[in-house]
Amino acid sequence: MTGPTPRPPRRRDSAATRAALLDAARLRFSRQGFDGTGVREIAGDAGVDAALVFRYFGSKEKLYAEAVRVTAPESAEADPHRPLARLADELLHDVVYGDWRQFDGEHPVLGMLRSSGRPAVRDQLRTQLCEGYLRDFADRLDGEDAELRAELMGALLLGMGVLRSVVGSPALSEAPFDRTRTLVARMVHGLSVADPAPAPDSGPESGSGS
Amino acid sequence: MTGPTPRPPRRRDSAATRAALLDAARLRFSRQGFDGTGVREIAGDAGVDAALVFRYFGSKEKLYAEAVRVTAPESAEADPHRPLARLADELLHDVVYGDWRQFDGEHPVLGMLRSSGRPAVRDQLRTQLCEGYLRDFADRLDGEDAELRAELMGALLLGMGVLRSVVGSPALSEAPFDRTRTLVARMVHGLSVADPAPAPDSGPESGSGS
DNA sequence: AGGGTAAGTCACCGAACGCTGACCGGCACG
DNA sequence: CGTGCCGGTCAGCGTTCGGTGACTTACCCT
Repeated sequence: MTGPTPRPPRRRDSAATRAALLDAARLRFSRQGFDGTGVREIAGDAGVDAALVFRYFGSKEKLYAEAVRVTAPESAEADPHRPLARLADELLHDVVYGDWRQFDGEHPVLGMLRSSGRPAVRDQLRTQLCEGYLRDFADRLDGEDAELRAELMGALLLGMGVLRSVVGSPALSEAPFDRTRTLVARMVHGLSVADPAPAPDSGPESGSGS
Repeated sequence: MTGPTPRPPRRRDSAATRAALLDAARLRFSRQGFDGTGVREIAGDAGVDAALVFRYFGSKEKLYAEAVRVTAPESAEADPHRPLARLADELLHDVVYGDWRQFDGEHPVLGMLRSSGRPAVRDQLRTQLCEGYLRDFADRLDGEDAELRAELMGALLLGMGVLRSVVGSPALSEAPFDRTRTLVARMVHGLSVADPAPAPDSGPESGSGS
């Protein structure tokens, strides 16, 4: 239970060692957050001495930044003309229900939430989310509220990820994917149509924070 | 910049000191997470010695558990018969856009995300979310997917909170409340109606995680 | 006024933290 | 065969951590 790899006595290979450190860091940082993870722990998982972390990455912070940097949202850019509903469906499949075993089973953004007390992590998180995902959403919508609607769709997917992997809420964790998919499509549909549902009658007094 | 209170030499009063420690702990734990906050820091904010933390609360963990425990979701239980759209609207106003100055401006659940690497925090988080909020949603819905739909609505609100306060995404942070409210109502509406939008045509191959 | 008690402080423990520089040893090359 | 280099280890720096127990001090009651 101490390390993920049963440690074959690896040959001398700086590239492989660097990669092993990154793999271990991804798992640990995702699971336990930045502050909850020590460099000795990561190095132990990788089967090397902790000093190598500083030789290869300079500092714990730089190791973190490199470990959680996500490659690219290679989806969402193939065909710039497919409808929003289709985009949401693909992202649901690839992002929320994707294979993120490298990051302990959840999208790295969810792991970053666990370290979002650090300003540097918040910046990286905002950049990856806004420029990596939300902008593609907004480009695909028209109307003056395009960005707001894009962020609402992102909020739904993000919240689903949190409920599923962090909270482990029962229904979302166990429901068949196709059923969830249909319901998500219905919600996203509400962002596309013109005016299906007016504002709820006489809600809480609007426009004032208590 | 060291402490929030300019420290009038408070009189000896165990109840007031306990409360001051709890207030400081709420702010610090919400902002920086459990691991990113030291007991000396909290005690310094409250203007007392760190040893009092252990006298009054026993351990840092117990202080945390008591600090982030939310009183009660006193909304969502007044009238058990109002429709889902109305409930969602109220929660949007009270939870996402509520006054959580005590917790550094965000619902305590969002702060708990920042410490969700600790199993104890995850448990508390799951309990508060599932039993405090999601169950009320599900009770108000009918159909076999009541719980799943309830969690999807919760996911939307939760994701909005994350985007707004953690990520600070531009549109959600600045959009007028009434506009956001209308769009959320549309999305939630999709969870109530019978069959407005079928599943998107030929999405990614369903039922298989790669 | 005097004493008991509780509120608060102080000094300190062992462990873990991020990080550094000196050192060691296997491998490739002349 | 010798030697330089580089991947890796080791010991340890200074600091901070959560937590403990003895001590001091202010307040209340008689």
